[in-house]
Amino acid sequence: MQILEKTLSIGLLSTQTNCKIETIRYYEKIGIFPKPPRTEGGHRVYSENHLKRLVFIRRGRELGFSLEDIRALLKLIDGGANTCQQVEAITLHHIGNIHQKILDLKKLEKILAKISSQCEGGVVPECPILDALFEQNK
Amino acid sequence: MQILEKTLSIGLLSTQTNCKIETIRYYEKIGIFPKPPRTEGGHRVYSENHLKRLVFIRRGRELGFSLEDIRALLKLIDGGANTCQQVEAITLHHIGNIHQKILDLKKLEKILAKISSQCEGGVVPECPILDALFEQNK
DNA sequence: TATAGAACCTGTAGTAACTATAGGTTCAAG
DNA sequence: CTTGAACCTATAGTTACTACAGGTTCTATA
Repeated sequence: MQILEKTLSIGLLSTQTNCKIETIRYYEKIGIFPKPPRTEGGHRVYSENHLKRLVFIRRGRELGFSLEDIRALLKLIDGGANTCQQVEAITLHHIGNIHQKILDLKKLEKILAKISSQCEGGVVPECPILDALFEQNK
Repeated sequence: MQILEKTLSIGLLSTQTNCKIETIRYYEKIGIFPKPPRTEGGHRVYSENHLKRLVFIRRGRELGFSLEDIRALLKLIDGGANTCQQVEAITLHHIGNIHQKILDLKKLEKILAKISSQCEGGVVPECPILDALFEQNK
């Protein structure tokens, strides 16, 4: 009895996940994506499961998770019997990071906007933007 | 007639600018920070001018400018006769980037908050966070 | 002035998350 | 059977640093 399963070349996997071929090979190399079987000639052959897993990784990256976060998430999935709360903890931590980043950037934006509003198009020696950059204390 | 000028070792420059020694040497290596004279034994000797320039670079970095932006800004300063508008252009471009980043992060935060609010602490196989990550279409 | 140890030197490798290139091999369609 | 698209490996480049190893110089104290 033979089971016929849909398989994918690396090129197909790439187009279906919007993930470059080099990146797929990179994920394999760092051990976040499993090594697939090969053809006699050495070409990688992927299954539906690989596709699912790669979608997961890419979606995680889109949502700003680090590869290490994703590695941890995948481990929880593979472990099977862990609680959803561990997943939530990673996510909440990540949300916290994002929130802090937003605050930092907003502050930056404000400062820069203020600085550049003082610029009136004169010559460089009197440019208020440059003056502000030369100031040691914020 | 001899002019006595205040000089600094790399260690002093480092503490005064809050910039690590390795980073100073790195800046020198990539040509964004000028090579200083040396003592007979080969130690770097910095002047007030170096200090000013390094403060400029660090302040620029704090404000999120890339080293290439800063390089361009320094070139304008050194050029001398350029208009302030070129400086403003670089700054406005940078503000635009920051603004876009804020928008992206806010969107992310929203999505993540929504996903994780559905989590109720069950076991992994039913975790809504993981489910969301396995979805191919956002 | 001798000496100990703090501070400095160079050069290389590591960080995150890929991307790009070179030079070669395999696959699939006509 | 041939051609060229797709694949293979291995290495280097990207950004902005940081960390280390192994050696030399400087400076303060005895």
